[in-house]
Amino acid sequence: MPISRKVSKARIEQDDFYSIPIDEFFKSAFSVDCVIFGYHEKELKVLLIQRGTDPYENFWALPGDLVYPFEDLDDAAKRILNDLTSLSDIPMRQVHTFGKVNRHPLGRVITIAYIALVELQDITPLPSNWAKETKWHSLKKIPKLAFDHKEILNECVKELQEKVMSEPIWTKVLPEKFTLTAFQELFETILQREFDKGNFRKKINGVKFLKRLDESQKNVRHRPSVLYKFDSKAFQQYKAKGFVFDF
Amino acid sequence: MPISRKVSKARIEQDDFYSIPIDEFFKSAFSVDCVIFGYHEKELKVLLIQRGTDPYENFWALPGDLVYPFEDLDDAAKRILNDLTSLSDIPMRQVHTFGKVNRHPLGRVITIAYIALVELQDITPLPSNWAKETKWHSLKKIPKLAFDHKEILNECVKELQEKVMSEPIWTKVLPEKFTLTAFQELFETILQREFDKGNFRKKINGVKFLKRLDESQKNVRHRPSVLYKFDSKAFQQYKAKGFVFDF
DNA sequence: TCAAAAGTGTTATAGGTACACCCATGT
DNA sequence: ACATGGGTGTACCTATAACACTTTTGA
Repeated sequence: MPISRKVSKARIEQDDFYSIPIDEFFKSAFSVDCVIFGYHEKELKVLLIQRGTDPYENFWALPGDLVYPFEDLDDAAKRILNDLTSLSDIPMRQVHTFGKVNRHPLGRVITIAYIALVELQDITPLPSNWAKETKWHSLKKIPKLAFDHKEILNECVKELQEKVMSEPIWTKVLPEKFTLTAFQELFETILQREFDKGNFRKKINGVKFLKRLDESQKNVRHRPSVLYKFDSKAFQQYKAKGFVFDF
Repeated sequence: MPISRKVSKARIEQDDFYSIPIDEFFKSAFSVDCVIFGYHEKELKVLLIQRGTDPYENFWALPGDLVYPFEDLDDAAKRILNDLTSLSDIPMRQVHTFGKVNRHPLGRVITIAYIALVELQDITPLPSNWAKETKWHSLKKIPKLAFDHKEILNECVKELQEKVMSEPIWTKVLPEKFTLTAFQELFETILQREFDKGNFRKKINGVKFLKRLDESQKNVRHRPSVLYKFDSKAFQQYKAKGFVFDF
């Protein structure tokens, strides 16, 4: 869809905006920064890139990019994820927009932060055109980050902890058929607390969108665990009523 | 702080960005739209303006404006609130950023939505340079709105309902000394449900940041109600522990 | 038969729900 | 004395936490 920029500016100029020429308003850019959390066996990590260009050359940073003029914000987030991981079916969730005037040394750039949660093991991070290196970092050992990315990361960790209680953001991290122990460990890792096995299972059994299957683990050297699967249709009804886990 | 635009563009151009000239990225603008909720005696309203210029001339819309090149997002939200209501000490909370490519007919403009909650009675909405008229609208009778403002409003209502449980966003809506009945009615109105008086009070009394005073209502034709006040210092400790009301 | 993890059952306590009832004031 | 809302108490029931115990498998 072509934008008639001339018409637009002529019209908006009528408003005058305290005498700042309208052109000054149309010199900004926006970027999307992605906080991609990777989970595998009780370990939670985040994907960082090492910047290959100024500003902040060689600093570690969140993967992000300017949004194309014809690109929706959500699409930009998906593109960045896909560039780095080749994953394309992961829902990304918008968290917050950071817009301090001086946050970017090269101009007025506000950035919209997104989060995603993926299975660490499935992914070999790809090099990208803006990154020297791409690497998983434990959340306990985060290096100094470029821009205001430390602040963004902190916000996003909080948001991950909240979202995991109310949205099935965790489905891409577990196999289609999973054990309740794996499910419990996932929540314990993200929320940084422990649950009593028995009480945790009681709660799960009260929730209809986690369906017990007639199938068990095989070749384990202990009593095989019954497998469960996520029923997204059943979940919709829960969501409509404002469901949140109450662990 | 002056920005060296020339340097910035020269540098970023090295990255090439799939051969789209960097200038194209710096032709966007962003706006802030404010959803100002007004509460008074069991009534929840929202402040809308009637647009005085194209696009969407004469349509009702959320008050909003482009963000100045040297203005922080939060400050822009405060400015808009202040223009319309003369209020300046109301905290505004960022909710979500809306960025569909075609959402603004005159160019690429993404908008960041903010909410605030104010006492309806205190305010005579002021005319502003972008509004023909400014008026409180009941949430039950919202006219057709400009742009994607209906979607924004819906999101913000949900967010108001969530935020009121975890943040003292309601303090500006009650007098400094208030009755528990007034407090209960406020929550009932915002959350659209009713509470049992006795049980509601038991919960309040378990919460230390709502302090009972040695003072009562005067000149009421029924048993005078004891007054309470909000202790923001005590609240900080609750907040640090992730407090939310569990009504 | 042993180790390891799955899975179930029990009990004491806390907290929620739904009421009924009493209280203080102005008219 | 009565209307009006403020304020309290109780009894039932359900949810929760902490813990012990039983079960099933491979080695």
